[in-house]
Amino acid sequence: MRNPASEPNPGSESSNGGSASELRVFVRKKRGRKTIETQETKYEAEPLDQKLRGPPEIEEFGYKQVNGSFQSSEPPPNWEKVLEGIRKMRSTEDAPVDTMGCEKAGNSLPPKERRFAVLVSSLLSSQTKDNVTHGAIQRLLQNGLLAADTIDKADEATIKGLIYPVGFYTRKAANMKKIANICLMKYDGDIPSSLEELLLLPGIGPKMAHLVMNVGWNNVQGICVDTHVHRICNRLGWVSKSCTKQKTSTPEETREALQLWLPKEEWVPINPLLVGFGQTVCTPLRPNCGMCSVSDFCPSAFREISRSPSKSKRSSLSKKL
DNA sequence: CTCCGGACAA
DNA sequence: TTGTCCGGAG
Repeated sequence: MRNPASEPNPGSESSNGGSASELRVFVRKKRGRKTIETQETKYEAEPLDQKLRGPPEIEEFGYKQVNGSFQSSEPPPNWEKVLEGIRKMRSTEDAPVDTMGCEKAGNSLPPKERRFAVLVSSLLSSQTKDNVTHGAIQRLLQNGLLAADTIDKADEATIKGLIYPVGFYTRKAANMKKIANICLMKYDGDIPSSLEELLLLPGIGPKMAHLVMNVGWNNVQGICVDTHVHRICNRLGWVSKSCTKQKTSTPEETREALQLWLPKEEWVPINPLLVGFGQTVCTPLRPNCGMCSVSDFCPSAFREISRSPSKSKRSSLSKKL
């Protein structure tokens, strides 16, 4: 039943420190046309046949097929210790994090307006420092341009001016107009309530779509994976492409792999935790393994890979031109 | 100068 | 898979 390749699990005797009867159950639910895969943690062992006799739309599986290859659904050894260690580091460190800067945006607004503010905040916040995003949101709010109907009517240049200097403000201004129009036409000024529909909005990709589901709808459909989560999970050996040890190559692959074993109650907190950790300790370039309290558990610790020199050569060359 | 970063087109 | 968009920080 279990993936045989993942069966050897050295040092797993204490991997579930505490509840000995904990059982992780993977279920595939059908909702209308969609199939949603979720992971549920049971704290009391339950006969499997009882589960199988449940609603016919729920089926159990111990492994999942992704891109034609089997991925392990076994949690990596010591993941709880690692997570706890990172939490401790984060409680003393101070990172500029604040990934949920968008949740502040208009949390005094009525639900529909608040959700729209969350969507716009998410759009603006990508590749943008939080205080810059916040300023842009404030200016939009002051000008009454934080709702679908008003943005739809507003001039794109006006929006562009208000959101400056948010990163990629030109494209984002255009996307805001399109999004506002779509929300007005199709959703009565509200935002889409499903992941699939959010992904259809221009400028909204997987990372922001999950963020909006989490914060806007309080509906956790998946883990919000950004480059920090992607990088750190790979360094820790928490995710892999198949039963091989290959790193995942995209944040989406990381999300799929991580969701196979990470308990759902960690799906939301993992993002701010790892983002902060990634900004202070586990940085993309020259990670500070010396001050990392979980380096003993990290297969990548003290193994910095130097940047390819070709890039800097090319840069200094282009400087001459 | 170099680095950082989601979405998306090529 | 790579480059592009766009600023700001270091």
